[in-house]
Amino acid sequence: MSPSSDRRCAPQAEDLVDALVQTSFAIMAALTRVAAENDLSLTQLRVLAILADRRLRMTALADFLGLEKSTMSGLVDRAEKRGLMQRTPSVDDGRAVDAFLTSAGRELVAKGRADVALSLTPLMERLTSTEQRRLQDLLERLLGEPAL
Amino acid sequence: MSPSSDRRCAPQAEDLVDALVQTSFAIMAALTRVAAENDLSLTQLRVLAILADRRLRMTALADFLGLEKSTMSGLVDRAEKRGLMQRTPSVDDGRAVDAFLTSAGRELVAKGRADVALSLTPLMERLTSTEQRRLQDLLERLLGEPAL
DNA sequence: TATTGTTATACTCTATAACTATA
DNA sequence: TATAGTTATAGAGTATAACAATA
Repeated sequence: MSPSSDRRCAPQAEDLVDALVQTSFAIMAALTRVAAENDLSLTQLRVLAILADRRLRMTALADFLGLEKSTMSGLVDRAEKRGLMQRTPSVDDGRAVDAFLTSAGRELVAKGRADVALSLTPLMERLTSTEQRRLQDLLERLLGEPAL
Repeated sequence: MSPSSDRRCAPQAEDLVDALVQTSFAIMAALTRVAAENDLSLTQLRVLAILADRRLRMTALADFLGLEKSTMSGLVDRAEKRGLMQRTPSVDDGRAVDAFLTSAGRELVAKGRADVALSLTPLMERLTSTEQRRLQDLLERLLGEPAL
């Protein structure tokens, strides 16, 4: 169990895991705080962000978020009740339903995005512009090849 | 509303925000999956990880996680019921309660940490060793000065 | 009086299973 | 028969408020 015992992975890989995980928790805390300040849960803010520039079927939205379609029904129910989203039957498929933002929803997600950027600025300013670009590049490569 | 309209922040800062947020959601998804594979919620796994090498009072644990103490009571109740944690009255302060892991809890968190590292390895392998070190350094600086 | 923790309550998030309607 | 979505149900996570015990 000692840190110097043999491992499957190189030691510095473990430290990178820790850095990634701790950074992610810090980012999630910031997002959760911004969401709460706008009377949203983190999941609701995420739904609004995904729908900011497109309309999606319930199943596509659920897949995007990694949630069950029944979970999606509840999320959209509550957002619709608050006037942030709407549903319409799909014209292509009588079974399907498209979800999209109302103007109130679009306004809220725009404010949310701006608040998130403001909230993360103090963190990002710990790095120089060059380092910020380098970090962005490394993260994009970690996520997968950027939109080919 | 156009992407090229004037902003408070430099354009590339917005892209770094997106990269940080998207990376964080990807990491959280991996952590949530690992937790679920071990019959834990993400929060439970996090509690176990925090207590892996220390014992903390309920309030300290709640502060660590950014949760209310009443939320902490429920989380510890359920973990205790599963034999992963224990509570004992503090010797220093008759009002306080110390929380700590059982041996089953320590075993589970060790497996969880290993699973997380394995789960993130494919992502990290998209970068060279040098890049991994650079990324780790940048993230640690983003989080704040590393333990002085 | 202030602090530590628990309990009561309510709401959101989440999944599973059963169901309806359409393909 | 298979797919899209909703509803019913249950449990976890979360916060607020009220409470007991201790400092």
